[in-house]
Amino acid sequence: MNLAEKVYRQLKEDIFDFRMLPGDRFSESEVAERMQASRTPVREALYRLERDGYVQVYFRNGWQVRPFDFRYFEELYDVRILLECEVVRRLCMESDRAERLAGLVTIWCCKPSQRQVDPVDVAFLDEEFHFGLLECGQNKQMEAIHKGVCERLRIVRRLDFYEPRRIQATYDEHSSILSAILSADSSRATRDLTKHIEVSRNTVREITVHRIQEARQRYSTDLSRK
Amino acid sequence: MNLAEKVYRQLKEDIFDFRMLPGDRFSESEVAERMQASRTPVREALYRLERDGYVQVYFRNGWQVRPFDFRYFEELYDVRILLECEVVRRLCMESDRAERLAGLVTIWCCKPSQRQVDPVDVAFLDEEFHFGLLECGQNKQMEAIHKGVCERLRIVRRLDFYEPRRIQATYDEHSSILSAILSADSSRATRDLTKHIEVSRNTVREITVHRIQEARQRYSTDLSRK
DNA sequence: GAATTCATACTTGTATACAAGATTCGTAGC
DNA sequence: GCTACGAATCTTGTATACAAGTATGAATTC
Repeated sequence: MNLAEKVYRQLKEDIFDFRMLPGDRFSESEVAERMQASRTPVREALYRLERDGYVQVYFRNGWQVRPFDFRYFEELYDVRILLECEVVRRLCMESDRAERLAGLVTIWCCKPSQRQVDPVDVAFLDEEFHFGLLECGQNKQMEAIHKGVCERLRIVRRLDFYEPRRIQATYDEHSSILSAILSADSSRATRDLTKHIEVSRNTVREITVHRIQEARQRYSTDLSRK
Repeated sequence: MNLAEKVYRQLKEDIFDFRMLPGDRFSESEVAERMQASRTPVREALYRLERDGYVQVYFRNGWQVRPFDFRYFEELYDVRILLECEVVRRLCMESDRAERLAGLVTIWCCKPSQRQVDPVDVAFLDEEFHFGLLECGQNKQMEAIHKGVCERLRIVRRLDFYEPRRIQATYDEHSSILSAILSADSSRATRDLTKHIEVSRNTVREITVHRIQEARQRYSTDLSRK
């Protein structure tokens, strides 16, 4: 793997785990020293992150971790709803939808109580479900855009805390959506799916500094100790 | 403006004007020499173009202008249809849609014969119309994604040749869509809009090497003469 | 004490040198 | 004639040096 690629992943992890906080300013040489690399691969990584929407560059004046913006996240959630509902609508019209959905069904339509799931893994598993939906569609570009949108939203999902009740609900909702698609009930499927995503969308307004600090401690140690 | 930015724009122009043809292989130093710059800004520009979907890098083995792929373009057109129809649906539900659409109406709802339009500018003008629609929506992220999709499609639009008949049709279709939105006729607006975009979508299958060579001559001189 | 100016340190932007890997083409061996 | 090998050449990947612009803070002036 490239050094630039490594730096890119590490930086993203640092941002996701809130070792680098929204609003933090930093310089290329600072990162380079921490990563034991030169500025060249660091710059490459940073420009990728900028296009991903995670950092901003100021002309000859350093970088900043993109500050949180409710509206930004809400708009992205709306795009997610739009894309996923479109795929669901199309699936409802396809005759081979049962085969295409087979993988998702085996994961989500069993009794939830039979599965042991760590609360911290739920966000990851849930994401897999929605990626899976897009994979069942037949539009690679739509899939790529959806992936990009989810990627940008991942940082807010790191703030979610999943209670057992919510785990159960996630399973229920996913299997309900799948069964609606299987019975070609397009309107029920899209309605349930929209509601399901809106649960996450509504958490965006609840972001607080305290919440971020909490997540920071949950996920990792301090940057200086690393 | 950055040198990297300049190189980026110039390269994109070279690709759009078919001075660099789909499938062409090239190296960083080759571009650097042509642009009178060092490899550093060239690399930055190339990596941006790669993320835009215009070029591909091969590990320590040069670059390539992304070859044409029908399916790729068709899928992007479908995303465009989805996004634009969504905005239109929302507009139909907004009470202040008349004010928001005012700008577009003044451009497109006058008698087409009163306007003199160069056939080569039609693709540009048409794009402006669709950007304008997204601006009327209230989702900046959706707008950005739409812009990115249109950007990727721009290269195929360079192959369109607009006959006068098509210019007239473009005006008719745009004004028809606008009037449908103004009368809150969501289904007519989305149906007309879909048809309108599908006209472009259908041209994708007609791309031939001959067509590309033709466009190349239409747009510009040879790279070596520059 | 407040405003201003200028030097200094710090930032990114760019050029260049070198390292590491891939390809290509000629040559030796059969 | 065909295959295998290897050196030369080309490619990108990375480190480093320098250029250009920005902010900061101390000294100066009022």
